[in-house]
Amino acid sequence: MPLAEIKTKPRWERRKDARPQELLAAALDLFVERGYAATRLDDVAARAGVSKGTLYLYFENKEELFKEVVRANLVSALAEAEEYVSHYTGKSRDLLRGFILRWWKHVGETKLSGISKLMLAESGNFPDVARFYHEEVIQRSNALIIGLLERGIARGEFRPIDTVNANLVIVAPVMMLMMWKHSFHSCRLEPISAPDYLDCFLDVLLNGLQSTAGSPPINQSLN
Amino acid sequence: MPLAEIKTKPRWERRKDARPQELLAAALDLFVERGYAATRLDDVAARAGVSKGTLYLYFENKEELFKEVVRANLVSALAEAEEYVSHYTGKSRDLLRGFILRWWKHVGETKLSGISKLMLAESGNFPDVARFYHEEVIQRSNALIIGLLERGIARGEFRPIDTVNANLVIVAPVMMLMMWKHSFHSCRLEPISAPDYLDCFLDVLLNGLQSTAGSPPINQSLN
DNA sequence: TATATTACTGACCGACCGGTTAGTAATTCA
DNA sequence: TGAATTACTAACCGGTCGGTCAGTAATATA
Repeated sequence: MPLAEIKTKPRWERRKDARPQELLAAALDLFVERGYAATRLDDVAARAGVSKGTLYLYFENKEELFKEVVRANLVSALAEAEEYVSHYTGKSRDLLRGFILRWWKHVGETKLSGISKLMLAESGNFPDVARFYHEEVIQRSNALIIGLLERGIARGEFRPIDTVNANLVIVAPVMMLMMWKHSFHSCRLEPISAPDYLDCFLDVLLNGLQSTAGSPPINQSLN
Repeated sequence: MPLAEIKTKPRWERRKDARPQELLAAALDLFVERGYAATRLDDVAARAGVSKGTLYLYFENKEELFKEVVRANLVSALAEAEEYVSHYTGKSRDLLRGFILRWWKHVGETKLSGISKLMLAESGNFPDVARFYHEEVIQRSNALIIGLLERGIARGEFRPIDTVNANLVIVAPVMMLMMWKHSFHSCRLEPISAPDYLDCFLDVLLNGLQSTAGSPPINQSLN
């Protein structure tokens, strides 16, 4: 047994090409599970089947590793979304619905939602990472949704609402659902049904947005 | 100068009664600024003007300190909110609006919003704290809002919507606003105007909820 | 098969932080 | 005013983790 193994199995292999991908995959898993600060590079390396020293051969430091994870996953997904929206020709109502459901399918219900949650949670403690994420992800997705709302207003399908604030109103419930998925799983909660929740949200939202609906915009101040 | 000071100023004072309050205040500040894990008890003690050892005279450990902060601030605020809602006699529309604006005023725009953000962000890494917070804060506030929606439906003021999901739809934008306040302040963003945002949200929400509005609830699945 | 190259290991460093405790000095009280 | 009490300090401990590097073993080359 040991004899045979010694012949066939070296203690480790040289796999220069495969390592980075495997390390990125392991890093994504652990960042999502534990957050940025609480993820130990020893563990990332171990999950990828190498030692910590190897990780430092391929990535400069923890921050660069994280940025690569974001680039390889979220930034590329965002590019696809931009493609989808810019080529859509139907009703704005359906475009908005389609956009949100696709967003949920590609990010929300996958591990990637954990990255969004992580950034919202920890950006305050890591200003450099925050700036990177804000520029590469948040600004681009905001522009996308605002453009979508403007399209609806221009075509007379949506009421002439404040698009910057409405953007946040739209983003919030989806973000909330993502956060929830990753926040209180230690308590034994029956998980929220994403389809039901999104239906409920879209129902309220599209009723509230559509230009044929009852009352004009309310403008009551906070005092 | 040194002579006089030596006479009048002891190196430290015994102030058994005042310490706990001062430590709680310092802890609240730092938990909000840095989050749970990143807050060092050395710093909490220093901000309260004592040494770390003193902190341990009044609080068992970090977790108990945090729980006391939550009890002294959020749990008490929640009790007031329950009082407000249970005594309200007017229209459900105004009650919901009033509740959200009060929530923003007493929690959202104060430091306390930082605690909500912190829990959403870090509960995954601290299951015991998560359970405590879920039982003492989240469950109670959920019950409050769901009750409020049921009141509106029972009185024919709101459409018969799914109250559990609608609760989340309502909570999400306020939580979002709280998170935003504490998340990307390292980037130079013009801060969101809370009154404008809440108006925009309430506008969409109340239009979407009211029973006189156009279309019936949509029920389209995710596939 | 001998030599050169390099992907990879694992022990180590130093800073950090929650929690402990021996000792000190402010206060109390007889 | 002197002794007893105790609120408070500061040095310390053990475990953790990002990052480093001298050495080793798998592969390439000839």
